[in-house]
Amino acid sequence: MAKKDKDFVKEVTSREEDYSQWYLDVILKTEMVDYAPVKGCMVIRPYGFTLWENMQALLDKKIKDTGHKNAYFPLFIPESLLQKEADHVEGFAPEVAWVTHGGNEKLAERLVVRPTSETIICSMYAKWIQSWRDLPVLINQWCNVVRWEKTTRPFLRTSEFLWQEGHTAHRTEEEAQEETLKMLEVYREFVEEDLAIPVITGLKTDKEKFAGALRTYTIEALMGDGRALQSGTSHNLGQHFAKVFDITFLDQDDQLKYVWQASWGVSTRLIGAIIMVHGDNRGLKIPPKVAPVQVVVVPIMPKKTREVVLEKAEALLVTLGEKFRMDIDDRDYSPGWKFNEWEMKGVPLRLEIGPKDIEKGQVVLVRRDTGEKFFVKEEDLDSTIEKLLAEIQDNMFQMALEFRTQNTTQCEDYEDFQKIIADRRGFVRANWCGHEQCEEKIKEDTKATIRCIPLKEDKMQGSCLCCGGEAKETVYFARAY
RNA sequence: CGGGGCGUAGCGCAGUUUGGUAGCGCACUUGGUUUGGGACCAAGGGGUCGGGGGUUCGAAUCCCUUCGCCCCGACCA
Repeated sequence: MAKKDKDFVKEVTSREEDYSQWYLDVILKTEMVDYAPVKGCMVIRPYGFTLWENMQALLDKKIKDTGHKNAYFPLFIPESLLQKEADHVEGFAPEVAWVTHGGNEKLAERLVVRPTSETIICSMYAKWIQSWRDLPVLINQWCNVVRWEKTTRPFLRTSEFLWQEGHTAHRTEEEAQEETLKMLEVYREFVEEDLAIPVITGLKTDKEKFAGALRTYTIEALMGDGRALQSGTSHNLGQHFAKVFDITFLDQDDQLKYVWQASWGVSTRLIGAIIMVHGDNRGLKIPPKVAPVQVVVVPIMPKKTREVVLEKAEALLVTLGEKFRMDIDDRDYSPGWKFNEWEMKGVPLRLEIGPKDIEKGQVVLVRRDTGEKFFVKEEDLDSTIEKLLAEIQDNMFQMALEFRTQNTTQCEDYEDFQKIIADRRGFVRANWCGHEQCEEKIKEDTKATIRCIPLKEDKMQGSCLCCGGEAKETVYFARAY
C-alpha cells in the first residue's frame, strides 16, 4: 500500500519518512494555506477558508441554539485593562503584540492587540450588568487574536489565528459551572460528529489551566503521529475577573454580588486536527459534513463525445448541486491527473462520468476513505450520494477512534511509561498523586504532559506513576503540540 | 532566545570548493495529437542569484554586514 501511495502522489512526502514535512507539503500543495510575509502568519486560501466557513456555520448554529448571541469587541485593549487580573497578565504578557504609536505620535497609553478578550469584555460587562434580571449574559464573538509565539506552525500555532470566544456571566457558581460543561459538550459533539475526530473530555491540571481561570476543561485529540492536540477549551473563571473588573449585580435578596463567569473557545487549530487525524500519504481526507467540495465531478471527455459528456455532467451538477456541495473539473488535464489532485485535496466522493456511462445510464462513484468504486444508476444517484457521504463521515470517525484506541495504553511502571512515550507515543493512562512536582518531573524526563483528568472515567488501581505515592487521579499523558 | 539548515525563474534544485556570457526538471504560454489512475510532439516566455557594502579587469561564486524562512530545542491558555 505504501508503495502504491507513492506512485500516486509524488507531491507529498510520506508520513513515515517525515511527518512534519508531510503536514507542510499537504497544506501547501492542496492550497489550504500559504506562508505570509510576516513570520508566523499564514494566508488561509479559499480552499482552506471554505472549510473554516463550513465549520463556523455548524458550530455557530450550536452556539446560538444554546442561547448565545454574537457580538464584536475591539481588537485593541488598553494596557491598564490587561494588567488588572494578575495571573492573566502574567500568562499573556510574554506573547502580546503592542501598539505604541498612532501615526507618528506616541500613544499616551499603550494598546495590546488582543490575545483573548476577557479583559475588554469584562470591562463592558461591568457597565451592562446591574441586576439579577440582567443575567445571564451569553455572548460569543468570532474574531482574530494575536499571540507572539516563538515557534509557529500553520494552523497549530500561528501568531495570528481565527477563533470564536464565548464569554458569559451568571448569577450563581452552579450556573457558571453548568455553562462551562455545557459548552465543553457542545465542542465534543461538534468535533466528534462534524469533524469525525474522537476526543477525550477532561479537566486541565492547575499547571496547564488558563491564566486567570478557576478550572479549565479541554477536549484532547490524538494526531496521526501520536501527539496530542488540545482542540478546544472551556473555562470556569469563577469570580476572578468579576472582582477585578467590578462586575456586580443586586440579587433578589438585596445583596450586591459578583457575577460568576465562563469563557470558551475553539480556533483554526481544529483545521490542523482534521489534517493530522484523517490525512494519509495521498493527502487530505476531509469529513463530508465540512468538506468544501463533497462531490467532485470528473468528466471523461474523448474529443468525439466531449460535448455530450460535458453537457450531461453539467446537468448533474445542476440537479445534485442543490443538495450537495459539488464542483466540476473540466480543465484540460488527463483524468488520472485530476483523480490524484482531488484525492490530495481530500474530497470525499469522486463522480466519474464518461461516454460508456452515458450509454448505460450510470456514473462511477469512488470513495476517498476506502477507495471503493460504485457503478450507480442515474435515478439512484441522489440517494446513493447521500448514503455514501453519511457512511464516509461515520467510517472516518471509526477509523480515527480505532487509531486512538490502538495508541492508548495503560501504564503503572515509570520505566515502561518512558519507553512508550519515546517509542510509540499516543495517549498513556496512568495514575498521578496530584502534586505538581511529579507533573514537572515527568515532563522533564519525557516531554509528556498531563493532557487532562478525564471526566466520566473509572480510576485505575495502583499508585502514582512517578513518586509511588497515593494516587489521586487517573490521567492521560501525551506529548502535545 | 540557543543549535542546525536554507535563500539562484511560480515550485524543486544544480552551479559556489577552483571568480570568466545563469542552467536543469516540473509548472506556465501557443499550436497540434490525446483523455476511464499524474499523456505526447513542437515552438516559446520568464532571473535586480534575499538586501547592502567591499575585494577584483570581472562576483551567484571570495570577504564583511544585514534581512528572512524552515527544522530541533527552551518558552508558551
